[in-house]
Amino acid sequence: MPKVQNAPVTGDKEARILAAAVRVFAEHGYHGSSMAAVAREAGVATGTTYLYFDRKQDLLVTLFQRHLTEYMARCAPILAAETPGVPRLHRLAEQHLAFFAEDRQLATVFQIHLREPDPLLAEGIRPSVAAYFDLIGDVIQAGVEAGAFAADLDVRLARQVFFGAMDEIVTGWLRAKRPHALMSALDPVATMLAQGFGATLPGDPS
Amino acid sequence: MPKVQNAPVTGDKEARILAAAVRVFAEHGYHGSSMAAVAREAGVATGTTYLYFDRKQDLLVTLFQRHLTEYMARCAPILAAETPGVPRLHRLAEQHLAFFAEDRQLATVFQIHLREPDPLLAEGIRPSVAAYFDLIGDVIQAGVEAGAFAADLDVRLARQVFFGAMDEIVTGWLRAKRPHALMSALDPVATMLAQGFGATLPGDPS
DNA sequence: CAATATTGAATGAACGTTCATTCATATCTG
DNA sequence: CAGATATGAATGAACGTTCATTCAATATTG
Repeated sequence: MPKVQNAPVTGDKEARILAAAVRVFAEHGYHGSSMAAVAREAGVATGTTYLYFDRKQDLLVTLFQRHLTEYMARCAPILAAETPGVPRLHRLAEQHLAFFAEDRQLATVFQIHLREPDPLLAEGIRPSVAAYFDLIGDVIQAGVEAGAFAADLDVRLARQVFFGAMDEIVTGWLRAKRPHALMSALDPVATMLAQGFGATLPGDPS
Repeated sequence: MPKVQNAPVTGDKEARILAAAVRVFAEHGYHGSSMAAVAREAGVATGTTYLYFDRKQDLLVTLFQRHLTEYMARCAPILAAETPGVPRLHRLAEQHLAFFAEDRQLATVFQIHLREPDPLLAEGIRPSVAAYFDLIGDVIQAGVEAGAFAADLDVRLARQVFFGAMDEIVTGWLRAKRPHALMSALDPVATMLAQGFGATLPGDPS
């Protein structure tokens, strides 16, 4: 009676469901995606998703936390190895853009849903975002202390300008119908920001 | 093609409904707000909203278009009257911040929903946003042509940096629990951006 | 070793709620 | 009175979530 059947894809289901969620959310948005659609994309029954995630929101929050945590872990050593000031700022911008450039669907989900007003979502997402903001702040602060940026620079504001600029560049890249290379913005934007922060750039006689 | 407006020329009902929508959307978000809730807030029956707006989306789109159009109309002459370069850029930043500072709820709706993935919303909103981006681009371009900004400035990129920075500052202001004065960011951010665009600022010896 | 019992991951139909939209009816207005 | 305007209960579809059931794999027993 028990027939040797091919194992029904043993790979861990949780990862499959999360990956499916990225694809479905990216295409239809969070509110436009049903749990049934995510399950179907993952090749899993609707109810199975609830064995791994208690609520729909957990899908999005977990997704977000996993990827951002991994990104931050990857960033930290790279940044620390770089000279404070312009080089380190440039590296940070590079990491930011590269992260989104390497997965367009994930980028869509991040850009679309960072601002969801749902309190449960915001609650799960805020700490991760705050950690990234701290990282940015540290990079700028180090530049100030090294004398590479203006001594009276408002680090809080500079941090917002940095993130806002990068964020808008990524959003513009996603919006564009004729997709250009995201990384091509790196050098000009890093220069522009560094200059805005009061860096004296090479080739600037003084 | 989305039909966006539907207006029996009548008393102030339409305006009341739109104003109510701002309040309700600001508090619960677009998806978290029911038509019944908007109607109740407006002191109107559910069905009445459908005499003025064919779809729920039209509420958000109309809202957005009305306010942005009025904002742009207010901006244009003010900017034209200002010297190209740093002063005009400063004025633009001032207008941007002031617009949001004067209506926190409207700001919330704008910040939350600019990125809605819903195609019908995006379609209604995009042209207005594009017009504003053009305005920003014009201001920067004028600065370049007047020799106030770097001659080789990438105007497209500068535009994104400008908008992204302003946008993030407004978002941060909304996120903050201890609400500070939004306008206090004006001078430092305008200076920072102008410097980033290659402006030679007064007090800069060379 | 075979027969039987147990397990729990997986399933997907069903449930209950929410909500945009409609429409039959009522009220106003000129 | 007639046409326009307003009403809010009714409708029906969509969707998150639940749960009784299945069944392959594993453990137990004789």
